[in-house]
Amino acid sequence: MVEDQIYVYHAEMCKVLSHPKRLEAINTLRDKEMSVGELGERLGLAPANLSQHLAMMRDRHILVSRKEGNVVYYRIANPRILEAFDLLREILFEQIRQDAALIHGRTG
Amino acid sequence: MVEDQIYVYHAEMCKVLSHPKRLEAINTLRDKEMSVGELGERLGLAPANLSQHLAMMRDRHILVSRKEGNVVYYRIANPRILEAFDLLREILFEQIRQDAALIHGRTG
DNA sequence: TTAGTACTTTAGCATATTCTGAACTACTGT
DNA sequence: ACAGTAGTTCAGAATATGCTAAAGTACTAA
Repeated sequence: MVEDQIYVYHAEMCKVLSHPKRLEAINTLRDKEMSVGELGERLGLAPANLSQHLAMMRDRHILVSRKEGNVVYYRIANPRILEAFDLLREILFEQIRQDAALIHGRTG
Repeated sequence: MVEDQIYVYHAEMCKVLSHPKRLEAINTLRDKEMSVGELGERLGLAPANLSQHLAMMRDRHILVSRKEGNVVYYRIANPRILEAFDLLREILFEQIRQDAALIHGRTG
């Protein structure tokens, strides 16, 4: 089925978003581009490792890159990805609040 | 940092959403509960395998279950998950349309 | 209590993901 | 041309994930 293929594609996108450092990279690039070097310092990742994460996100059209001299800058390709990022984070916070309320004996 | 822990939690949630059959299960349970047996037929999954996927989603509070006799029914725990599901799918369709337009030489 | 149904759990294998260090490419400045 | 910097790619080892078959649990019905 063609429908199956959509689930596969959807799942692949979620897989890209399923690593804490990739999420942190997306959030860091929210409103500005940044060089690989600076991003590496902020995220505390080795160049090789970060480069792999970035390539993965570029392949999925989550990020785009631009080269200037021998510095490569990455930025968000589609700002709507940030909507998805923010929505899921909001749902998460809501759940954490509810779990905390349960632990502390509140009824919500 | 506490901030790091949020990325880890966010990533774990995305990881749960990063399997086509789990996404299909969520979409199938969109507006109704369903027994494990019926869900298994619809998704074409072996009972043991489906049970593992369902347990994973229940652990993350994406689904909740209810037992009646020896039949177990699952349903969506938090309908907001469907908002996230639908938003990402919409972004995906948009990207697919853009990619297709590129291939067919349109400028969009 | 015995047999059957519905589902879950466990164990183990196959595959995929992540990270590291080393080699490589592309560019800069001398 | 040479050395240095920025980033990428490759090879591998460690770990995680997904699936299957088999065993286990909980309930139903005879």
